[in-house]
Amino acid sequence: MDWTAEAIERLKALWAEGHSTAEIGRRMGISKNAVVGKAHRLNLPARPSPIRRDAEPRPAPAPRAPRPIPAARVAPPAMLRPASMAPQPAPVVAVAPPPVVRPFPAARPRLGSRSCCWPIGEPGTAGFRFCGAEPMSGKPYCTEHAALAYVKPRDRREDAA
DNA sequence: CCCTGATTCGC
DNA sequence: GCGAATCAGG
Repeated sequence: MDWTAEAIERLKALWAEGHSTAEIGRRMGISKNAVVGKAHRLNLPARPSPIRRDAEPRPAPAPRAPRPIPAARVAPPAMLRPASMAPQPAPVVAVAPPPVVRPFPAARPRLGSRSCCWPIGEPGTAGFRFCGAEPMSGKPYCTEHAALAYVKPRDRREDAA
């Protein structure tokens, strides 16, 4: 972010108008962290923060996990990487247990996971699965299947029973 | 889990 | 100085 005088003015203006940091970020095309960080440095009047940090100065618990190296997060998947680029086998701390193969591993998305649970195919037969697409917010089905799942009472008369 | 703002700290 | 990561509360 290039904090030109104009950008700073805009930030101050939006801040003064009481927009949330995320909203300001959206309007300015930057992250809310950039907004809050800059506002903080500019000593803009703090907003009512949902957090108290004064109370207990975090006794002991925060060992603050070392941040992962940035490059590690953007490294291409191993499948797409030439063997010659293969990273050194990092010291393995824990070995993942071998995957358990079940008849229908994907049949039941874990409760609490977010994927469309509209059934596809015949239950009990091979190939049966759930849709699994991104569900609508607050609904168990994707937009497509929510349209099928949620029928207005008015519209249900005709085909009911 | 979505949101919020605040702080830290590698860059 | 910057802002992602993190924290912490709703």
